[in-house]
Amino acid sequence: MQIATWNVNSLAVRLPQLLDWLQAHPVDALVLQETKLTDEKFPAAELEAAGYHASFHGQKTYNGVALLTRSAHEGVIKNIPGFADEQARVIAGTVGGVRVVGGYFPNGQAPGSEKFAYKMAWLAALEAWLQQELAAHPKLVLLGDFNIAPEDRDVYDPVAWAGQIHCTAEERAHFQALQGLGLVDAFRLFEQPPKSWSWWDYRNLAFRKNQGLRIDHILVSQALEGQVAACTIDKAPRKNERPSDHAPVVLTLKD
DNA sequence: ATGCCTCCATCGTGGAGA
Repeated sequence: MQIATWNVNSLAVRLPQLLDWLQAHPVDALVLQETKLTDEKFPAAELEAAGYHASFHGQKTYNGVALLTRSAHEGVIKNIPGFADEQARVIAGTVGGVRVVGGYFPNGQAPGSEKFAYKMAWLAALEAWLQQELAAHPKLVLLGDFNIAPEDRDVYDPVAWAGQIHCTAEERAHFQALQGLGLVDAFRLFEQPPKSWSWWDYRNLAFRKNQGLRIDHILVSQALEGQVAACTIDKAPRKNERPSDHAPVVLTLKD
């Protein structure tokens, strides 16, 4: 079973690339972030023609998430129960006995800002909810654009980024709190190439210079850890014309 | 370096992203 995440930065723009990618990588489940589409504009028919069931939770201009699965999924939840949120950032569903929770974590803009406070409150609510989800669904995957670089080795220039957004002690403490729930960073279960990033700024030729951050993650529950066979970042779509600034991350589970 | 790119909303240009 393969489960993947991709921040597409506008599904309206990236749909052709998504369809190409799914044809080459027919993963069992894929969560999308930054679809930037209201639900009536979601390309459900095109994705169904490509062999995917889709659930989606979107809005105009910003945010927006989706869950695509080859077989039907059930138990869909949109956003964090009990956490009032105008922003469409979470979608969860169950497929093949695995609870899949996709998230577009808040950016946070800058430490001390209102958006940073929202990010902290959102993360606390996510953790409280996930504790219940894990109790109900021991086999759980949390994946998406976390907007957190968990360690200095996830940052191309940790000195320049020290204390900056994505790299603050507060954000990293929340990443550790998620690990404290029993979730494991699947990418780090394996030896990985140094300078492995999932996002490269559009500006400053960052991709060409491989100046990026690893902020898109796949965390697996303890009940699934033994089944993890691989976790890789697929840089290929970042080389497309008009690419997303993020690359997909793919988890492979043994049966 | 208040820069760089890309997208959205909108039709000239500002906000946001990370």
